[in-house]
Formats: sequence, C-alpha cells, structure tokens
Amino acid sequence: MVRADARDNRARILAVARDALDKSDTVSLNQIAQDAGVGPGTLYRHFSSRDALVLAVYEDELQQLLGGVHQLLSSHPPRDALRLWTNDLVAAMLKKHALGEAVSQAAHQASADRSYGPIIAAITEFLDAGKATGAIRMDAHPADFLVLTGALWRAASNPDADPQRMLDLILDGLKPAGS
Amino acid sequence: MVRADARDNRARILAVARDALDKSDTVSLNQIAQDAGVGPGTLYRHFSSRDALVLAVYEDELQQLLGGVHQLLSSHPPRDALRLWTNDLVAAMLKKHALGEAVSQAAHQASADRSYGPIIAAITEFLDAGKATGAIRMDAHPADFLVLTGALWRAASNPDADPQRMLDLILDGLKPAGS
DNA sequence: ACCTGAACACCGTTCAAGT
DNA sequence: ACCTGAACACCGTTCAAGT
Repeated sequence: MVRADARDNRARILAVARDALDKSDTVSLNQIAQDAGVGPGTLYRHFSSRDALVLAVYEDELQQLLGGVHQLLSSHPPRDALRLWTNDLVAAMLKKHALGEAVSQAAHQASADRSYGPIIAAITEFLDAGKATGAIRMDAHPADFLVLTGALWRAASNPDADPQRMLDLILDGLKPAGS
Repeated sequence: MVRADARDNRARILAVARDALDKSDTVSLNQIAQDAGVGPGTLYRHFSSRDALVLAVYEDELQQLLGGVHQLLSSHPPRDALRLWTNDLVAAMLKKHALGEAVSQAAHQASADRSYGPIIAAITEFLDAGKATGAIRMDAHPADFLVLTGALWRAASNPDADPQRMLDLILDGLKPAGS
C-alpha cells in the first residue's frame, strides 16, 4: 500500500527534477531534494541512483505523450493530430538525447528498448484512425513512420533543414494515392 | 624557463593518469595526484581541469605514435610498417572513444580536429616510402586510407568482422596494379 | 510505511606558506 | 618558479530517530 504522501513526494521530486535538469544536467541530487522540500533520504527511497531519476523524468514525459493520443484524435483530424503529436515526440527525443549525456550508455539503451513498443502502438492508433476516415493510405506502416521521424530530430542540428517542412513531406506521403 | 622538477611532475602525473583511467574513468583527480606523489595543487597547475588531463593523456599517446613513424619505417618494409602502425592507431582510437565518455563533447571534437593534420602527415610518410620502393601504388591517398581505418575501429564491436583481415584487405588494395 | 536531516567519506578547487 | 598540503564548499549516500 503506497501512502498518499509518498505518491506526492515522488511526483514533486519528478517535477522539480524535470525543471532543474532542463537548465543544467549537473544539478546535484541533494539540491533537487531540497527544492522539492524533501530530505535527501526520501529522494533515494524513490530513485536509487542519478540514472534512475534522469530516466524516470524522461519516461514520465513519454508517458504523458502516450496518454495524450486519444485526446488529440478526438479533437483533430487524424493527420493533424499526428502532426501535433510527432512534433512533441521529436521534442521529447531531442531532450532525451541531451539527457543521455548524463546517463550511462547501457541504461539509456535499455530505456530506449522499453519505449519502442508503446511508441509504435501510439503511431498505430493514429494511422488506423486515418485509415478509417480515408485520410491515410492503407499500406502505411508505423515502423516506417518512426524511422522517418528519427531523421527529423537528427536534422535538427542542420541549419538548412526545416523539420516542419520535412514533417509535412512525410505526412503528405501518408495520403492515399490521388487525393 | 621550466624547472626540471616541473617537467618530471607533469610526466609522472600523465603516467599515473594513463594507468588509472585505463582501469576506471571515474578516478578522482586527488587520487591521481596522491598516486603520483604530488599535492592536488600541483596537478591543477599542470592540468586546469579533468578534461585537460584526460585529453593530455590521449594526446601524449598519439604523440608517441607519431614519433614512432621513422623508427618503424627504418626497420620494416613500408607496407609492414604501415600495418603495425595502423594497429596501434586503431587501438589508440578505441581508447580515445572510451575516454570520450568522460569528456565534454566540444573538447573531444576540438582534440580530434587538432589530431587530424598530424595523423594525415604520418600516413603520408608511410605511403610516400611505399611509393618510393614501388610497394604502394602512386595514386594512394592518405585521407582515403584514414577513412578506411575509421571503418576498422567501428567494426571492432561487430563479432563477425575481423579487423586484421580487413586491414590486410586495405593494404592489398594499396599494391600497384598487377603486383 | 514513509520521512527527516544529521553525519560520513570523499569530491574538485583554492591559496597561504614554503623552498 | 614551482610545490605542498590544509582548508572550503559541496557531492552522493546512509541510517538512526521520528511520525
């Protein structure tokens, strides 16, 4: 049985850590604990190491992203919803890559492996919704789309590339032939 | 005017750091200073930061590599000399890549940029020696060779690839046509 | 069942004092 | 001109004591 204060503390630590790590990936754990209003021991009770905290921050963000799929699909046409979601996904991936600098290679890889399935599932939802309305071609594959978005964030460091333009190109490619 | 003890201290710190960093790239600077028999202040006098020390270790090794070119060329035929030297180069690059984990991306890049010229110069010496004896084709280019050796250390993580076999292949390609 | 916060060993870094 | 080593502020981590 998890106590309410424990749940609250965990959430508060995560929120503080997210802000702090955005500013600098070298903030001390004691500092984060203090800002979150808990003792250092409490932080360690929830996150046994720096890696664990950093990865939890990222996975928390990804979780929110995955949880927003239905909301997006219910308020936008499928391709628009996918565009909005993909922008957030790319932003999250860029951030993860930055965080990656402060995390061991192995833990980073393990986390990436864990995320793959859920991300594919989310993309599948968008594509299926689009296929149902005829906005997306029937032979569109989630894995292909994910690979292409990978190119998107890799291009973020290239001043000649415009991620938005590239995404439009990809989304156009998802239209059924002759529409 | 640099004092003899200063020179000795620098060399001893570098030697200790090389061994220590091989074992674990998280050894503390104070520990290295102590093992080298100097005060922490002395280490800081010579290396103003952890990055500076780590990079100095690597560049010291590269320096030895570059200094050994003539020795190798005077005791082996050009292609054999190049084979021996390239093996050492690949080993140094693998090591540098490992060290890279503990060094800021920017400093790492700057160091790589600095090494490029001297490495190309060394390769040029080997190729020129081979061209003089007819062991190496006249149109062999140093930059091409360096790119190929890059593939060599990238392949080190692939269990199906044999770097030695790959190197032989590259060296064979350097022979003049029909020899 | 969970939290607090003092405490520990150690970190990077500095700098007065020495030679 | 260079070295020493005590000292400083801070790090990650632990754990007895509390509720």
